[in-house]
Amino acid sequence: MKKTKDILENNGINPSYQRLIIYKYLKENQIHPSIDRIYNDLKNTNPTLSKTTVYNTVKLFCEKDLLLRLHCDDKQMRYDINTHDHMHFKCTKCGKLYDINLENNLFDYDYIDNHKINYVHIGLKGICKNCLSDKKD
Amino acid sequence: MKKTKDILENNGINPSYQRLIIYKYLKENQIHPSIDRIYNDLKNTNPTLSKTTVYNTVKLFCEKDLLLRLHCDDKQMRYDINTHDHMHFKCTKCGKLYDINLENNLFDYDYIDNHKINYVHIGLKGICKNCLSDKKD
DNA sequence: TTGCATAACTGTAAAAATTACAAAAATATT
DNA sequence: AATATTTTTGTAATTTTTACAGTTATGCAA
Repeated sequence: MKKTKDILENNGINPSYQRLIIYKYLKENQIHPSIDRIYNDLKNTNPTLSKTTVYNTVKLFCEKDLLLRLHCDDKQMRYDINTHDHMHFKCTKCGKLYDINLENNLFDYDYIDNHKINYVHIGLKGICKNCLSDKKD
Repeated sequence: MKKTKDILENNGINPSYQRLIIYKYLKENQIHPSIDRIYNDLKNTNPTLSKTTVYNTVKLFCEKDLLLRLHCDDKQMRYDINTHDHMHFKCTKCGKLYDINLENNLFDYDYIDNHKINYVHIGLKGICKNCLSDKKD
């Protein structure tokens, strides 16, 4: 288990107290949280934390490729610390967001139409298994 | 060539003047425009058009599946009238958004992990061919 | 045609998310 | 210890989107 401090330092990030607790929160709560969610969950134990710091820190993590920006269909941006290849499934009924593993390398193109491909995101939408089993309508 | 009026009516939309010009604009300008772009381009010829009407109309088209909401990495939502299966490629250098055709049916799963799949979006990022050929740095 | 009911449009105001910024606090350096 | 640099904080400003209420347009019956 790598130390959070080392992870940040290896990625060129000065491991301040706020950066450490935010990174740890993201690792321990892989729920694709929004800024607001991160802020509200952390301010209980860290009353002096500022929402601007959360914005700044999350932006920094994204720039260093430690964190991924996730567009749900919500208004708020959400963030994903899971760095393994995976897809996202959003239930259009209950709104829950699921991680789906990418077994086979569906996408290992280096180039498509002469564009260099660096990153692929696959987003799925539909009705999740829980909503399907609720045969209430 | 189908008449815009018929397309709207066939989808249960009352073809008002504003809805017609907005639909025609989207068909003739497949540039994934934002609300702002649509509004600004149309208000030249339609000075009384309200931005709220653009919001309302675009929302209606999306609900009727005539139009797709597209999350770029910009702040503004963008909209896509191209209803054929295709992917999107965003150049992280110049910011341009390209349509990429989906030749093979990469994704024809009905269910994954017992979730019913209704819609798939594949988003690619990288450096586009134009930026690649600009060997200026 | 006239009057009435419904639908659509408009513009302003409000809400929500994000960014800018400057002062304060913490940390590092000389 | 004094100074310089980095980080954090809180407020204000900006931006996008939504709510809403009044106005205008449209459809329909008498």
